[in-house]
Amino acid sequence: MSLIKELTWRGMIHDSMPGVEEHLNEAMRAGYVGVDPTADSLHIGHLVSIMMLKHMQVAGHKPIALVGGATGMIGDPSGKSNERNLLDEETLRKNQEGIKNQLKRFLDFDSNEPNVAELVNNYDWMKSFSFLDFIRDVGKHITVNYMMAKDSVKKRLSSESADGMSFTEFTYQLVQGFDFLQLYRDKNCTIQMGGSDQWGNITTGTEMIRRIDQGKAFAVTCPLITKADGSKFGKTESGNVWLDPEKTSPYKFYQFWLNTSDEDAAKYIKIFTLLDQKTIETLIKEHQEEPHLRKLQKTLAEELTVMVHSKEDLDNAIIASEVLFKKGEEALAGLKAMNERLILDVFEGVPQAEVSKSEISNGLSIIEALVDKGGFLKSNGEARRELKQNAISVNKQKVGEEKELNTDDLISDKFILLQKGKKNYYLLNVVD
RNA sequence: GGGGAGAUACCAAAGCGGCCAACUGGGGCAGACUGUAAAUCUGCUGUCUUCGACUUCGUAGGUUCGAAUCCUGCUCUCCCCA
Repeated sequence: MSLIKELTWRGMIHDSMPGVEEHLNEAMRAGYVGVDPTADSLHIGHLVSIMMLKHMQVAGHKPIALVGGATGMIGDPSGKSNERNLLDEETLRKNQEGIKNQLKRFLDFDSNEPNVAELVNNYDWMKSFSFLDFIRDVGKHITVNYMMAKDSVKKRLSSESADGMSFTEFTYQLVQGFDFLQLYRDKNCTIQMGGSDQWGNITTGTEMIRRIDQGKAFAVTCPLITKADGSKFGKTESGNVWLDPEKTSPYKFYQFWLNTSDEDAAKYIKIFTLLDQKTIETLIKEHQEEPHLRKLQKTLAEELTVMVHSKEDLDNAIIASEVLFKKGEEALAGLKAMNERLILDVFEGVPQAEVSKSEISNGLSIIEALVDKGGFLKSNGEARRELKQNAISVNKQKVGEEKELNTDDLISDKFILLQKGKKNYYLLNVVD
């Protein structure tokens, strides 16, 4: 199946220039997407771009990831808001390294195949480009009229925008356009891909290639990822979902995908996994018949966790999920199977408190543990109330007011897991 | 500057001498149901040594056997007229 057809059934094409398909069928082509090096890790908002590159490589074409060191310093006006922070070069290099390491999980950067992936940084060719040279060699060929016609610019010039747009931002499309020209010349790169908000910037590039080098290049954009409920994709209460396990634990990563709504899951599974059309269609059908099994979400979460992290991380995430969301014996068994590191990982961010081992071995009343020792609940009255309402669990087992903690309740010889209701966890850390 | 209204728990809003720890709605928390969803239903939502006691209704006093409720000073908010 051709690349364009592949991307089309996956719902990953928002717009494309006529003739791309033939162009791609003729020979091996090189295509690129830009990535902002604003952090030393990618987050799941970048995944669509990565998947587009991945599909390129799978289809036998050459993917190029362009780290926007230079463009990241300017800020894209088609984004919403304000001017962007300027990054210094040291941070830039560090971020670039982090990003490359993550891209390696998806793309082949090391083989001897002709379509091996490459990583470039536009800072490398922009940094020594003098202003004078730039306006003469690049600026000369693009009219301001052309630049002003872009939606991204128009929007910023209109009265809705309070801040106006700086000249720096205005030139953004020239810089991004020049990247394309540079890659066209240097690596015979003829395709640029990106989110649909990038269409204007990309076409400035194809325009430059046409006017300056009389070349032919193409733009392909994918729809911006949305969520059925209208909230922003890729964010949780605690912020971005990162690919870096230090920033977002594999468990949380797994959970993020598992919690996808039915509607979104069908869409996402096409975009974010490499499963073939038949498999996905079967899954969607099964899901419609038995939605409560949530096969789509499970498959989505599993595929992505393995792809971004590892099989082992997935297994741990599943164990952890069982502990947190199953009841009774099953959960207890899972809890016992968790090692110290996994426990700390899963319960990262839940309130913790320390108690001495002697207090536990002497027997500690549940009320005292919740209020005086743990400080998890405000008052004894509240603790009593919750206990009466059957809301308190110790190690996933519901307990009553008469419960006393003792050494039998220790997990990994170190923890006691207290819980109010389904979602509120408290970890008692037992120290000598 | 003159006149009027008001200040109640997380928010909104009842109560106007004892039956008020304070109606009701929202929010929050929990329980049931469920798909770690949505909806729905139920309970809880001042503190404590919890079948009882204690401290709360802007703030400080006063009247009274008894005050969120009546009186006085103070602080703040809103409205109307200049």
